[in-house]
Amino acid sequence: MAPRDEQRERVLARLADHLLAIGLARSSLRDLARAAGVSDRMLLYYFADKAEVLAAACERVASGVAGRLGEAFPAGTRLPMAGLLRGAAALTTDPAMRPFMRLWVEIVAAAARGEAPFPAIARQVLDSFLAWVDAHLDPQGDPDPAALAALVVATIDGLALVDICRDDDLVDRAAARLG
Amino acid sequence: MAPRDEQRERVLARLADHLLAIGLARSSLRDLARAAGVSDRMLLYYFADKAEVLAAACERVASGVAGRLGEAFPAGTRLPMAGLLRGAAALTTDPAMRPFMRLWVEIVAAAARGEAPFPAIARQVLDSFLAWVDAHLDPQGDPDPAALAALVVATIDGLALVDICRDDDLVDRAAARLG
DNA sequence: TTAGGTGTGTAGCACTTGCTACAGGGGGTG
DNA sequence: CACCCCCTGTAGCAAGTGCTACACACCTAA
Repeated sequence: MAPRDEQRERVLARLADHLLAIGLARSSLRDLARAAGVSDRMLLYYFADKAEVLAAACERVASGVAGRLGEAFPAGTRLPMAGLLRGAAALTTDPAMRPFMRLWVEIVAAAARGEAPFPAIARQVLDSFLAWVDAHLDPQGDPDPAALAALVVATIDGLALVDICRDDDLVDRAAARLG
Repeated sequence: MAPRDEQRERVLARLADHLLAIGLARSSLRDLARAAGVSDRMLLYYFADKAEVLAAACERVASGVAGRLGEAFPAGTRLPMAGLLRGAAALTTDPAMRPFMRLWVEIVAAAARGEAPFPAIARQVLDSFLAWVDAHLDPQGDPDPAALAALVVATIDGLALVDICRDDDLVDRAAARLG
């Protein structure tokens, strides 16, 4: 790997942490550069522009989460919808996942207003969620497993959204009613 | 009403339309002023600062949507969860509601990073949703109707979130599997 | 008539934003 | 040695940000 790419990799790990902690909107190029331990001038040497920085960092965050999801649920086993919902809800309402869910909502919000490159990023992250659910969901004869998976993902994301607005235990009680 | 408050009212209606069309992040004070047909100097005469402008405009948007929800479902009738989910999903995936759902996600994203005054706004809008669902939901003996309502709201919001990321009919197919 | 409060336009300040021009260090190759 | 290209720091630009100082017209009350 070229040294430039090595530095990109090193920087990306730090950027991912920073995005999870701070979020998209509060991250200027100078902030990102400071978090990555380089100058803003250098960030724009490793990446073409700010959009590419954010895209790469978001991708990095998403692949980290995908990896954690993969570990949490053993491959090959399939659950019916109710069970998968409960399991996934337990994962995503875990405090450790909260920074990611916040970032995820922010990505979707940016995608909603068409701000490049977020529509593509949001689509990609969502599809990776859908694929994960699809691989662990026993559709039990449903003729449209993809739609069923979408419903699971929507429910999980919706719980995360409500969780952002309320700091009491309402979401936990709602999750207990799944299935 | 003082003339200053009259002007505030006139301006708010235009600001609400602008927010629905453009969104929060792309709205600078000068943009908002232009949309309202006044100077930025005057906006800060009617309102204390930008946060108050946005708070008032968001509140206006939300009360408009609350009104539409109230019209769509007759007061006094209660549906079991499955039926209410289907009805609410039909409402919120309606193209006419899409601008609001996008703005809603943006509000939650701002709330997620703690940016005043959005945590309070998000909480307030969510609670009005919860109250609406609570008033139309037949809990059928569930010991925690509020949690059930939260699950309904979460599912609806989650579908809207997925809808932002995909432009195909996946969400419609998922909504068809509700209940 | 004068004093004072109300409403409004002009101009601009201090700051942040993404991005770039320029110069120079440092190491490999002829 | 000389050359050149990869890397990196300094400085700064043009645009946009929220917000404010100031002046001025207008109306009302003493």
